Amino acid sequence: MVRIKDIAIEANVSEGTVDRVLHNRGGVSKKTEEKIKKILERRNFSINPVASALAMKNNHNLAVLIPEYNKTDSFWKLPYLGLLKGSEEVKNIGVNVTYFKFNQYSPESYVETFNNLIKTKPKAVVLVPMFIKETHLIVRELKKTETAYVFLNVDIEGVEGSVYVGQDSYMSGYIAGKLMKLSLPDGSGCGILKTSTSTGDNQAIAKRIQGFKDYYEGSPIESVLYELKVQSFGDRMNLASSVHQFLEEFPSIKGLFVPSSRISAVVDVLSEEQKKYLKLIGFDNTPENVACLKNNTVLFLISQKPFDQGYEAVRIVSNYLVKNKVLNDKLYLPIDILTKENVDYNDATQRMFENDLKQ
Amino acid sequence: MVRIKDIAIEANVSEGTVDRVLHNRGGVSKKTEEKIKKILERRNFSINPVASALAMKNNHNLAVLIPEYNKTDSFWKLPYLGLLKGSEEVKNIGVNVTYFKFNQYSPESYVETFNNLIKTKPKAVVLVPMFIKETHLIVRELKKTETAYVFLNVDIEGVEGSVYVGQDSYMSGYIAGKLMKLSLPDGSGCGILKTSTSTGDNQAIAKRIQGFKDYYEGSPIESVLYELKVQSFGDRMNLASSVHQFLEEFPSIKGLFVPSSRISAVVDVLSEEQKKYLKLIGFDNTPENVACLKNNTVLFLISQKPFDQGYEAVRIVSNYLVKNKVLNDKLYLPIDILTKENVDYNDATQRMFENDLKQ
DNA sequence: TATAAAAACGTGTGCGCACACTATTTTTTG
DNA sequence: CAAAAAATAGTGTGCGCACACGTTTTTATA
Repeated sequence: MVRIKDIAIEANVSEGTVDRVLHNRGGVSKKTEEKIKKILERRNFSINPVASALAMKNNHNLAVLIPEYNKTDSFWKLPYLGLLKGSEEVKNIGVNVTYFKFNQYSPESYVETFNNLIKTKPKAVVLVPMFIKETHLIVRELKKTETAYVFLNVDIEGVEGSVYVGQDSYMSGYIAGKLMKLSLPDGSGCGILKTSTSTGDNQAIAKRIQGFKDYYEGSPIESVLYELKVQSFGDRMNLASSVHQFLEEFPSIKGLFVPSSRISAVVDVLSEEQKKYLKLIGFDNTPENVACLKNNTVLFLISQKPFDQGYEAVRIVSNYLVKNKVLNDKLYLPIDILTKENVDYNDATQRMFENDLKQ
Repeated sequence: MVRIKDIAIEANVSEGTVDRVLHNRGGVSKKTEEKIKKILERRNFSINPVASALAMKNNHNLAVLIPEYNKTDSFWKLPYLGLLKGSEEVKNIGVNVTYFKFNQYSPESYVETFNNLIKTKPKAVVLVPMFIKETHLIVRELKKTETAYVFLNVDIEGVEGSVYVGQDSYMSGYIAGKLMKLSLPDGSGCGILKTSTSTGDNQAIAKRIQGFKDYYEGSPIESVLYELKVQSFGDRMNLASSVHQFLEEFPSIKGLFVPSSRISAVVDVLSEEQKKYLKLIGFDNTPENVACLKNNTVLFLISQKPFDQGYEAVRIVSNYLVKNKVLNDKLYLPIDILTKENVDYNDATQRMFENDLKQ
């Protein structure tokens, strides 16, 4: 391992001079600069990143604003775990991550938590922009304080210069459409189950439906789509009667598309007979949904890779802080197609990390 | 950031004592040990890996033994890029990676390159065990010198205590079977195209075929599989005549499964008519194959995630060297289902890295 | 030529930790 | 109870680099 010191000795100068050359600090005569550069080249020198990181006392602080999770509503657990894993890694390069959690149903909680966050004067922020109006206020504040920020999982349109890490919702719906059409015999009908109330201002579900429909319309083979608007996936009785009535009314339906993460609730109200002949496609690798994959009631799940979203978000922001790598405006994560057979492999990373945590 | 010094001050002891507790060096009284441990816990202390790496003068050297690649046969480029990306990251924790490339068609080259490698006395080795017999010799040498090792991409059975990073070939074939059956009308036939000469002693392709067949046999709906053994995917004329004869002989065939990475060669010899009615499923996201996905001639590709394989291999070995994390025996990477629509998203990481390299 | 100003270069300290070495306290033994 | 031995605790140095500051050399100015 060649050190700065070695270069300095060979060039008959001090370490400081080599340092100045390495960092283009100026104050070195043309002649010695050339001499040093040649030696650097010849000895194939590269800065020891470990020592460099230590000396620079990199203490970038990064704040995360994310919905809290609990047993009944565990969606935000996986992004959180991914963020944690990312945080652990970027410690190596001197980045410190702090978490601020808000109630995903309350805009007030969102804003209040952000106010607490901004008091800590972070260098950058990763946030889930659940509410459009409030997010515009927040972004204004972030710009004023020149704090870098990245949207996680939820994208808000019309925010200039914003960076997004998450899924391309439209395309994921489009792919769901392709898989559905592939799985159904020609001429079959297909139902789309949506809910009237959707959390926050998130428009992901609408985009998925749009993608799904667009694939169907663009496809050469004729087939019909039917839509059912259910009140809530939480109300089991109500859901059951709606779905059964829907399926009776349109007996050509051989497939159901559930563009939210609640397809397991739908499975829950189907008869054994219906589970057999219906092809089901849904979203998100929640434990309940994965169970449905495994018992063959659900054919495909499209995964948002929530764990990876958190992980990548922390990493790209850290690389921006530490290495000045540019923040691209969109980082679309892979659109994972999950089946009974591959789901365990595709979840392996996050499972390994969870196991590590327990120890 | 809590430092050892902070802990020492709070516990009213010296840094040396805290150090002894942290590393179980002994020589600390029960009482102070308990006191310090409590404080460590409460302050949520963790060793600063950067400073630690520097102080330990961590110069773990890691050697990689991998086939070389060129324009015509670029498969090994992606694992290599993944290894490079991993190498860059683990620099931060004091791991130095060196590459040794061999000719994938020559066992002699394999062994000779290894001999050069082992002279550098690496602490651990990542290798692609292309040849069974030679690998046994290599493993014996590695065990003798107590060098940790990890198999990349290719798994050799019957090597005790070996660690593998790659795909579960059987399951990937199984999933291909599922997708194929889903895509074909009931009662259609399906062809499997294999080659008689396969590189090295790699049995991945055989396992994929086995998985594919097993799905077909386990599936309730009746359908027939036909196999065609072609001489070589490189010989275009020969391939063309074999395939055409095959398809004429078995007109019920509506789908082709190509368990190697050369499905683009098959597309190349099909007529426009055949491209229309045949459903094609193959392996690996080579540029040629991806092009076939995009022009709708290939329906699905199963990706081995070669880039990720390299990346993960370097990381797990480094974590073993630096943090003493155990090496699990198998690290099966996600089985990615690629379609025209999602392929760009799923390749994004490696593309980003390639762009970074060019700058 | 003397002197100030600017350019070029050298020196020293600290980042947080690992580890060897030295100093102190406690326990054992005759 | 004193001396020796053992257990426990403190101190100091260096890892390779970044950066502030001090020193010497060169160039510009009167």
